Amino acid sequence: MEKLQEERIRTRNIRRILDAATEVFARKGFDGTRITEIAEASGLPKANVYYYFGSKDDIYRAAIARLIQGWDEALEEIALEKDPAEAFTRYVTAKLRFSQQHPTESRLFANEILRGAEFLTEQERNHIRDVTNYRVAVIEAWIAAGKIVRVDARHLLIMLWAATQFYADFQPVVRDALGNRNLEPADFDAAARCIADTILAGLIPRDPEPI
Amino acid sequence: MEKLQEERIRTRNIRRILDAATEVFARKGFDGTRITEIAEASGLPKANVYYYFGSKDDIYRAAIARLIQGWDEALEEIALEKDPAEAFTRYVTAKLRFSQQHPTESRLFANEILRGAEFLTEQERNHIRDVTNYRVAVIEAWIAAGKIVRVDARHLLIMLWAATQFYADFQPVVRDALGNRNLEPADFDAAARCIADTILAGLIPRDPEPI
DNA sequence: TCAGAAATTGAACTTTTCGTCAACTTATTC
DNA sequence: GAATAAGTTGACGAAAAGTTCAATTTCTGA
Repeated sequence: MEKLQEERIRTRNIRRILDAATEVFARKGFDGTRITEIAEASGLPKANVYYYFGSKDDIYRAAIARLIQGWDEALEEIALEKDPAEAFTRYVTAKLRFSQQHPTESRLFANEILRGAEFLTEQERNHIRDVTNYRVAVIEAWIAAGKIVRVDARHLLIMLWAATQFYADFQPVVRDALGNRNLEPADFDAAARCIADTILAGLIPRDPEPI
Repeated sequence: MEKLQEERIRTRNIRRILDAATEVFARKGFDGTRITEIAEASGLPKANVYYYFGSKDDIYRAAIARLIQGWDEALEEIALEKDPAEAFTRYVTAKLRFSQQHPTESRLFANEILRGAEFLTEQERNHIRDVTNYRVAVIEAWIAAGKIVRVDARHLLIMLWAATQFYADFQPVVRDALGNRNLEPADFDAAARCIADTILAGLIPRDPEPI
């Protein structure tokens, strides 16, 4: 078997399996997921899934690893060494766009955290920490420079993350809160505006302190 | 069997089972939960659990129903017909306190939403909607009265809910973001202050518009 | 104290599902 | 085009977990 072709079949099937697995794991959780369902969703017979992955755990781990990778790439476009107002706006907008375009991955991640993040490797968690620490440093530099008001940088980041994550993970609640209809791109725009405007208004120093 | 005593045994055992079930469901999700584990956690043999509940579904439904009830009671202490600043601060503080004291219930709810809220009854969802609508009306009244700046009330509520919910449901992430230690009450205080201060600063009108 | 209701429980039954395997087909290399 | 490697797949075994049952004990009202 020629290398390239071999890789093509392998790669394609593994991708199919992980796509299907991500969707099912996100919807039903680890224990709720049946290998049969992954197999059906990927268009392969169950035994073929086991040809590529040794166990359900293996599939799950691989899906999580791929998720982190994609997540990261999506967030890399956000450079925080800019004007705070623009940076926060872009951050919120990008995160909501990711939530909108990849709700499945986002929910899979949420599921994994609810499980206690048991399957995240030390490396993956370190990576998340590093990304956070970098942003904390940036925010604290902004505070030191007087560009934004004094604020707990870590809790601020958590607040931003939470506000954006919510739209992907808790769609049934969001739908109900907005009036029981499907979420449109306009809703994500409105959310981005509301979050960015409200938080920014609180962060930008107001020189003449009123009352 | 005397009525009161009978009720006492029933009530006590049902409570034991639901307490245990809530804990296990929250930690492992619906499909990850084993009846045996609920039985062990509640100190009753498995067959006895089935004496009180017909099926796993029944136990889950009952746990969710009880959760909504408790949730509501916790939120009722928050009367929004007050000064906006005080109301929002109290809301955030109360919600974080609830997250802190009942992380299990909170995670169970999150789990249920991630599953697509399939087990929430129409009645329960209507109730959530009503509560939201009431608050939306209050916020819009405040806007009309010029007490806070113009803002999308529904997205504002979602943002508040999201920010507070996050601390209960995503503790592993919060821990990592705060520096890999267990969460202390002081962390919840800091979170409450950060959320309330930042959002309030953005909501309270500044009379002389700077720049 | 006794009859009947409520509660308890070990053991078995049934279904589901993970994972395996051996036979078979397709692809690749020489 | 033969040999070997890669990929496919239906059927099955073993284990796990939900649910039932019948026998027994405890409780309650009269």
